[in-house]
Amino acid sequence: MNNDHARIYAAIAAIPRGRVASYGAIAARAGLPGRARLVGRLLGETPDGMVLPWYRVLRASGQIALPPGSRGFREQCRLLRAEGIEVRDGRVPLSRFGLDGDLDRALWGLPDESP
DNA sequence: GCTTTGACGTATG
DNA sequence: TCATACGCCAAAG
Repeated sequence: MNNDHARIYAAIAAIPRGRVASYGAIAARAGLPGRARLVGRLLGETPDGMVLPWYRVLRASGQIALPPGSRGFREQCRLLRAEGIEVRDGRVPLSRFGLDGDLDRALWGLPDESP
């Protein structure tokens, strides 16, 4: 477990309940812009015992990244809906549940990264 | 070492 | 909305 991984896990864990974030947003929040794939790969490697709201991570389009119909796909739909997030055709309307822009900063609390 | 393979993203048409 | 192209880079073989 290196530092990048730790920051990514932290970013995922920071997604508020009832909201979702994209892989790219997670990577950026972890200080790794442009490395969305790393986030995806990490989730794929995440052990079963790991407690993380992995299901709150979606593609930038709002689509669930897992293969439709797969076990994980159904599980993700179930967990998302359990939080009141609307899932239709394997997709979530980011316009209402996504973290972006001001809401992003408000919820994740990063005014301007003042060093 | 080199190549392939992704739970991805942005740009373009 | 769909397709294609390109960028990204850690593992697996």
